[in-house]
Amino acid sequence: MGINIFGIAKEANVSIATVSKVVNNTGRISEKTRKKVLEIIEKHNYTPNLLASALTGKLSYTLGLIIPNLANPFFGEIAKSVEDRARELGFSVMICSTDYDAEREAWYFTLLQKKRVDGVIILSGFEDQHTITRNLVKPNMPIALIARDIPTISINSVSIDDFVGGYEAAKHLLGLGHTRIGLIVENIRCAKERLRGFNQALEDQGLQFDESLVILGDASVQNGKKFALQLLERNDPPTAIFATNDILAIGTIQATHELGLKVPQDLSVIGFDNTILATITDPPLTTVAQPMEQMGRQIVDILVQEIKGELTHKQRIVLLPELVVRKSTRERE
Amino acid sequence: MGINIFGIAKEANVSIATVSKVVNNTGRISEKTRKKVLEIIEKHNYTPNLLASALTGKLSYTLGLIIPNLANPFFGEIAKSVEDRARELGFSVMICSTDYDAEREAWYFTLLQKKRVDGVIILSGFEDQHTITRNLVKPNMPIALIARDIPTISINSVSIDDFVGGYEAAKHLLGLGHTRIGLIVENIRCAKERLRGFNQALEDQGLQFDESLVILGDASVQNGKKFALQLLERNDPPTAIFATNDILAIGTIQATHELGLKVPQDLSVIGFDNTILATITDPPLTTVAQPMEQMGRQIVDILVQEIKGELTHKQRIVLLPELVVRKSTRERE
DNA sequence: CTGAAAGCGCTAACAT
DNA sequence: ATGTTAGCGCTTTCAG
Repeated sequence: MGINIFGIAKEANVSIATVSKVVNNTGRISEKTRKKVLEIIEKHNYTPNLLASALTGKLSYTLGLIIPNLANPFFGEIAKSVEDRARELGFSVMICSTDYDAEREAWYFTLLQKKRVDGVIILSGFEDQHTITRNLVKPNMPIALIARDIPTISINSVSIDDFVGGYEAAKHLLGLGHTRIGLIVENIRCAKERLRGFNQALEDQGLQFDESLVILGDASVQNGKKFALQLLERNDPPTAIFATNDILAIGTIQATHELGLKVPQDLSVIGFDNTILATITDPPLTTVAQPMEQMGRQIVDILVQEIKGELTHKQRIVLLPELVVRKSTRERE
Repeated sequence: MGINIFGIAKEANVSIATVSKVVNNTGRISEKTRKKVLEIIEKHNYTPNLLASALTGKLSYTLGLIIPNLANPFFGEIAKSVEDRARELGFSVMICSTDYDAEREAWYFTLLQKKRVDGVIILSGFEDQHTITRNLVKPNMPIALIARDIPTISINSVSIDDFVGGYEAAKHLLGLGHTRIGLIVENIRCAKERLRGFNQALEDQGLQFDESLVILGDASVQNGKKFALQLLERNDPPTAIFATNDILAIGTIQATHELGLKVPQDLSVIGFDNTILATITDPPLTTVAQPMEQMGRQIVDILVQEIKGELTHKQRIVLLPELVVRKSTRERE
């Protein structure tokens, strides 16, 4: 194919070491030869082979991002902020969609390993932390978790306090006078944390937690709708529903449409994440916001520090979620 | 760090050539030595260095994806389908967000070049086709365009017929009796194509195109709202608005909320793309659908064929968009 | 069926 | 200030 460092060196009448130095701005090179080399490089449109460079022990300057599904706006926003910050720091990001499939995750772990990425950022459900330990921690690959956490292993992470998020959601609803509250809970660890926080708030009010009011399942608008329908068609339907993410909450709103109910008059709905979706539903969705942008930036910063050996201690950063009140919740009538 | 092919070879009492062969399933190896090598590999958790492999002339098995912004659901869905298909074919994808910034695009083009990706998929605005010609076409990098097209150069692409899409949108609105129609047009080539198609439909009905009813700008909900407000606060507001993507259309709907107007009673709104957003607004958005999933799959197929030298001719695939009628449009009153 | 050896394109001492 | 050279880890003829 194209010309390589040798070709450039020959044509410029210098050694490849010299060319390497001008390309990388290292060592001392006279202005004159630098100029000449640059000229030849320009002329041939020479692009240094970063693979070869990485092979000699330098970084590959690429990060892996393990993420369930880019078509979900929450993950899309996370991915965007990760990519943004990575680019600022000179790293590319390889995206790896997993759909929470543990097998696929494992596969990607070893692939990233083979491609010698400098580090990997993981957003997963973590039912099974064995695969990450085995495939990444053991081979000493720098890793960092985003928006999720595994409390039991020592690992960099930035996430939110899901417990508090759930607690806030409950507090809001309770404050509005709701006591029968339905729960639609995604089937992943962090959502269950939100559920726990929620229950704590109930308990703090001396209220009984009604197990029959919680439904677990995968996140999709469809499921949200289906589950909400189940909840609302009971004889004793809840007056409010807390869904552990916006997608599910939107399904819930759609269920009310189908039943001819009005949100928030007939049912209060609260979501989680504060994706763009929350702003465009009608009514706009009250939700618990995750600082996606910030999480993305921070995790990249941490990971890159770790990669460069500038991180003395592993960090676990826990941000606080924030209730965003819009129009989908109101006082119980 | 970890062990390499040499270490494995030594421990297995074979040559590195043999190890290479068992790893890649090439050449002929006795079942016995294969087993032994595999054992050692397993024992040390050896992961072949794909960078080194790529250096010897093999593919790097990674594709670049140039895309404006993953936080936009349209691009998120495209990215998802690209990644899906790429994975199926054994390729990873490196994502490169550009925000339509030509400089950033150019920067990424050369970066991908340096990283020796096997090919790149581009989704861009293409005001300036010079940068792609110079940075990719010239160095002979396999490329393919998705959802966009540059009619003037020979290049692989799968996109939709934007002209037809615009035409369909207009036809729908005209069929409902609307004649004063506002246009909110994103400031990129393909959106202008949609506008052209739109105008053609007007013309075919013998209607006059009113230049003052079209507003150009960047795509964001905010802008959509702002532009719609401009349109609706005129003395002679339109009875329908066509926005060249769902985001803009949603902004339009929000503008009607602000003005106390009802969609579709007071204003018909039609979007473009058919992202998830269109299904969750209230009312659900009538829109022109792009087959995002299919475009993603097909472009990857084509690009990979090209990479493997199996493509005899460049292909330009044009899919037809499809009107999806929901509740945001109705007969003019 | 297996191994020796010549690269692939670049970096980083170590000379000069 | 510049050049020499020994790798980096792997693939691939070509012999044996």
